[in-house]
Amino acid sequence: MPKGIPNPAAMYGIYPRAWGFEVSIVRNGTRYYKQFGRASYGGEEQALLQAQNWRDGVVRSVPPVPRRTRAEKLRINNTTGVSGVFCQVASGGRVRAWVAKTYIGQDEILRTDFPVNLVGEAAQALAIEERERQLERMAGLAKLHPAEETIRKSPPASHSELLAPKRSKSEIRRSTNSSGVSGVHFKAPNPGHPGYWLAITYTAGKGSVSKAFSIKEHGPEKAKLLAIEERERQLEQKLMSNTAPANDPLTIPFRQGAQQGARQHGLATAEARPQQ
DNA sequence: ACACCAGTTCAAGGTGTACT
DNA sequence: AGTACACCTTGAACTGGTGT
Repeated sequence: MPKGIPNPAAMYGIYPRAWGFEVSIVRNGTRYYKQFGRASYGGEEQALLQAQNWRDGVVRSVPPVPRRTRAEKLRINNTTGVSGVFCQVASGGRVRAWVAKTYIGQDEILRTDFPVNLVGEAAQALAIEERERQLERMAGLAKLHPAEETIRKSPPASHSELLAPKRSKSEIRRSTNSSGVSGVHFKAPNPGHPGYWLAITYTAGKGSVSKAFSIKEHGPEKAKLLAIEERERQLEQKLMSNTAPANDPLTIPFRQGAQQGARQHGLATAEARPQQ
């Protein structure tokens, strides 16, 4: 979509990314921003659904400024100190008239002239009063996007049952993963070593548990299969340990220090910040 | 790869001003 | 009063850089 041309309603404020979708909405100089990765939400469809749901929430909770407020804001090229009020200068620098002008809509632009030769010194004050009256006819909120009002006035969608919960990091398989299963890796300590498959699961605050399956002992296919099964067991243990910590004698505690460089960041961290 | 951030470009809405 | 046009402001849409 070219710049300046609104997105279709469904994609208002939503921008496709290589890895999912971004939502970016600006209100009164504040940008509301959040990301929705395919990997974190289990696919393209879910990521988009979550993005739309979050966007709709922002649109409903942060309405645009009233048109009147926007019209009353002084611009840098204003010369009179009152927006919409200006004077017409005749040749020679003499003020011919004071004018109040207000844009109500494409088909309705209000304008009243107060010629100085008719109303005298009061022309400016009369123009300011007239501008005030004109502004009273300016109703509604600033128009931002064709879909904005529809979304804001629609009731919050109750399709929460359609929204998958965000996946934990342990459920996300990275593109660099060599096994096809997150948390399962092939390791070969040195060139002469036949290698082994390792199942490893990290739990925040508790470090990692891991178990190795030697290719020398099991063969390559079975070692990998056993590692995948072990990984599933580890994930079950992780879920259970949220309520009751369990110690599996078959697993070895992984040195937590080796993991401390791991970043604590997640997708879809929402925030609003002022734009410069 | 993902998360975060910020700059740029563009169109629309609106104002200011000049001219008739 | 009507018209026209230049210009400004705002925010959507787009883009790319940097950190983790």
